[in-house]
Amino acid sequence: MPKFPDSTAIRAWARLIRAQQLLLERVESDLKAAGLPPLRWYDVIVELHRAGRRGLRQFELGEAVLLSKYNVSRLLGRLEREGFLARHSCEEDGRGARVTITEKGDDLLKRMWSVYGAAIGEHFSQYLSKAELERLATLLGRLPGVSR
Amino acid sequence: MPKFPDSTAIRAWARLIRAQQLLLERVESDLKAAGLPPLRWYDVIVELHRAGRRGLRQFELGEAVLLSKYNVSRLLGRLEREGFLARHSCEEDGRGARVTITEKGDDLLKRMWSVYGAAIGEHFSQYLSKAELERLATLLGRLPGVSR
DNA sequence: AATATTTGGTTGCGTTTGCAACTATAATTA
DNA sequence: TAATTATAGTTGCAAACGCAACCAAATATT
Repeated sequence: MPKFPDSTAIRAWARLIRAQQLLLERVESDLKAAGLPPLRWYDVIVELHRAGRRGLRQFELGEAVLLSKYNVSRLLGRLEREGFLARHSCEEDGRGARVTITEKGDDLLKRMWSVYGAAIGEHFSQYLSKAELERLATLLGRLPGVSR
Repeated sequence: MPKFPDSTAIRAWARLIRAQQLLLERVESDLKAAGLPPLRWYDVIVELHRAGRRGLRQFELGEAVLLSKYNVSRLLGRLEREGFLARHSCEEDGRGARVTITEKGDDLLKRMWSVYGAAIGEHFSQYLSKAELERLATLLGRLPGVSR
């Protein structure tokens, strides 16, 4: 049974929450300033890009990006409407859909990454050395579900 | 000029984002399961509690919990409607409001902390030693705006 | 002092989110 | 094989959020 957090734990927790909130806000703001869609869109298309021609089932996508199925459903609707991905009905499972990235999606991926990557550098990684980044990643990897 | 993130930086970034998403989801879920309001409510009332009898101006609250002014305005509306805080018109600034916590708010604070604290222990701090928690807090504290 | 600018706070509107209910297919059990 | 249960995905509704426009008081400018 885990013990109730002491002041050290609370301090670490507070910083984790706050860091993430600040960072996301800054990165989203950079994307918006560049006329690009929100981070969530990037998460989805980068997964699809990695998945290649075979694409992904919607529920796999949902697990990968930590989104509930109804949110996946609607987010994909928007992305599809804009032409960044395609939904195919699935042969091996009559209920399911298979989702693949389009050329236009690949292009968006590139354009987003140039801004997103720069934002990570500017707001995050420039403040830590390589060794520190590695330590941070190791620490966070100890939490269940973080490293996949 | 910050350099574009290398694979080490990206890895640390990805884990930070993912950790926070997983943790918040789990904690929120615990709160909901206990019939309690969302974390944001806790953030607000804990700030008010700390502020004591004098309370806080709305914009101060907004800075403390990283919420835009219109979101503060409406969140406080909900909390006020439920009786967890009171808004007084401000003497030293005729535009402003001053917000203080109520008894009922203090009570909610206690009830939420018993669940919230336990959730931090269960989902987060039990996986790291005290030294590791300190290291994590130190690393995150290097990012601008995180330690206040 | 009159005017312009900034700041604190609220609100209307469109978009996004969460929940619960729903359809349809697949897998399980009898 | 018929009946049950579980899984994939969608959708209606209500609550929450982002944006831009707004009001009112304070501060700065002339």
